[in-house]
Amino acid sequence: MDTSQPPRRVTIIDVARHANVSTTTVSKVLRNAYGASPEMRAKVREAIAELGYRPDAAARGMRGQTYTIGVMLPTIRNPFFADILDGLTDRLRDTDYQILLGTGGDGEDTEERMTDAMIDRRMDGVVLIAPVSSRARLEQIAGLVPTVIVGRHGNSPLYDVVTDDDFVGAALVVEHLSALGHRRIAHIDHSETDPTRLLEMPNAVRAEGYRHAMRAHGLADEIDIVATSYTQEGGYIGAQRLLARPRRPTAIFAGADFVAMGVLEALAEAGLKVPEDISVAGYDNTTFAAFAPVSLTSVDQAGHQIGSNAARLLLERISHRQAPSSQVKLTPKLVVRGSTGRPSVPD
Amino acid sequence: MDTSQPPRRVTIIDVARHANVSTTTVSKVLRNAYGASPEMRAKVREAIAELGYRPDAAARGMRGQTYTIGVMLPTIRNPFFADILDGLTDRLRDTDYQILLGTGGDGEDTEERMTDAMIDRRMDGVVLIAPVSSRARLEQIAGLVPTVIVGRHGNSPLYDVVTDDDFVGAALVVEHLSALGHRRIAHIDHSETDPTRLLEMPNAVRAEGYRHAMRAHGLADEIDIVATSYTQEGGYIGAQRLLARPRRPTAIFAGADFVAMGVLEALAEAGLKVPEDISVAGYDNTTFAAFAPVSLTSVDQAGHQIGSNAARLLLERISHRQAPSSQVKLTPKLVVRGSTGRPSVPD
DNA sequence: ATGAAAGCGCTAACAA
DNA sequence: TTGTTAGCGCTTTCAT
Repeated sequence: MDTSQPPRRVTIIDVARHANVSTTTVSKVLRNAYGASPEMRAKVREAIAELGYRPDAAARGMRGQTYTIGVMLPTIRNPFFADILDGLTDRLRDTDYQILLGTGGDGEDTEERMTDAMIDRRMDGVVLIAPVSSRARLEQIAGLVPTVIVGRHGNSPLYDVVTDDDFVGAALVVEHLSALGHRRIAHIDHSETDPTRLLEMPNAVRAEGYRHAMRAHGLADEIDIVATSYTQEGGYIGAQRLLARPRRPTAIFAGADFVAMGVLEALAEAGLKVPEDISVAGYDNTTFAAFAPVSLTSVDQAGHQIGSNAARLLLERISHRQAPSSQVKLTPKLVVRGSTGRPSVPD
Repeated sequence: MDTSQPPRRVTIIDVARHANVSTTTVSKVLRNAYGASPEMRAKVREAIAELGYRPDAAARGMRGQTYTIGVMLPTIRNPFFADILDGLTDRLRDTDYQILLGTGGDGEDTEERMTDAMIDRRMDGVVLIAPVSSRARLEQIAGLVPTVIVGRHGNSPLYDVVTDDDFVGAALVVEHLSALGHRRIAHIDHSETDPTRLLEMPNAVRAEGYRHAMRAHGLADEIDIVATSYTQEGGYIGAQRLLARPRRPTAIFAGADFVAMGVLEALAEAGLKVPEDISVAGYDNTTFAAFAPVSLTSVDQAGHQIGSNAARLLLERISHRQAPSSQVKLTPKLVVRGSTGRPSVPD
């Protein structure tokens, strides 16, 4: 028979007793709140250290804050999200807030489960990265907990938004390719039909930026978008379709580095050389793009800055729930590498 | 002046009133606990649905469980961890448990902050992936919360362990390269000095497996380990050092696909062709290894299985805290791809 | 099978 | 400035 009791955790009462003060005083010290003399603070801190006390975040949450920030991302597979997370982490490192991550998958239902879970756990704020949920749902969440939306366009008075200018980013790619002499520049997009998402999701904005830039460069007739999905497989399939065109493109602009991976795979399979036979560009400037043997021209979104801005906005919103919402839009820049070059057969 | 109140959340009391039952009964229904008639259950469920009630996880945690599982991983940058996470997620999907992730970084201090945070939030259980903390610390954690350690060798009566046989995995690589005719097979390891970790960390076990296999194949004199770090940069630097050897290796076995990325980068820079001039093998069989233009021979650890086993063990431990601890060791398999071939200059 | 009441560890309102 | 006390929303005794 096992009689070993799981040792009871040290509570605020133990600390108060040990320091000969009230729990209120201990609580004030914990929160750096007003109303405790320096001597009291010292005594309490000593007791805390001696007893190895740690406040119970769940219990704190019952009355005050949980000191927990929830970050939802679609998947941990995309290394670009790691950059954003680093930015968030760096900005929150010296605060009392703790970041916990949750994956939202790519459906409204799985996102709902995750965001509900964060709310149920009384998180003090949430950062939602590229969420696919409806506007209404996002506003519902924002009504319940301070919320910052990252990587999804469209404003709301209820939440703050941090985006990178996807419209401009796509234009940068088209401009670059056009300057190299390309005319038949195709684009691989993530298939989307929902009207709100068609306006707000980054992929849709990139596609729109592509269209606009093509027209601006007198290439309206060459606009060629294949809508598959923002995955490696989507890129693979998309490239295969493009290669089957009677007049096949001389350059492929994939909506994400991930997608470009699939494109490169398909091209390798077809025996085509990059960039000699065909140019390829991606988006996100992930480590994969920078990897020398790949050397993918890509659009850099400064994920770290996106993250630190999101953290800043969230902290502001937590302290001023009713403040007007703000939108931060960052400017992307093109990173030219070896995967793009002049078209072999001039058009 | 903003008079809009944040709408009070529906509580168990509201549900009880709405259904004309006691809160106790509602609680029983929530937990599928014994002691509520079918009619009661139906009534309560109806009230829950009508009011859109969701139990407050933080409050539940005060007395019972939080239905939260914490998963700590060193970084979200390594795609291999995503496989493990998928395994965990799949196994927990149909339970009431919710997974929240935390990054532990690569230091004992940052891991401590993260694990403390999970404990403070009263998580029902934690899965620690490749933790670097001391044995004592791991056992301390396990004493406070049901714990499963993944990817770190060494048993403890206090926690369960899931590993893949790194010793065998390393041997598979050496065998393969040796069979191809290689003799000068070098290995890039993560530098480690702590004696416990030297026994328990996967990289150390892989290095040991490499040494053992080299000796077993009569290549004791060719054992050549460069200790840098398990990062892309570590691979890059390690490869540069190996290339500077008077008799340089004909094959490099990198301790992780990530490391192999750096190796390939260095080789490309040095103008060496893979596998014609030099063979390269990795570990983890990530999507990167499978990527056709890279086509990296690698060791598959079946991350999904690792994850689902970890979830299973954790659920068992949560329901039987005092049960003897168990260790699951999975067997790796080699995936041969284009990055390994016969040495050009026979030894 | 059902319900009343205590209490988990903390913070906020109030008193001294 | 300091302490006392009443909850936060649940689950868990313990009656009935």
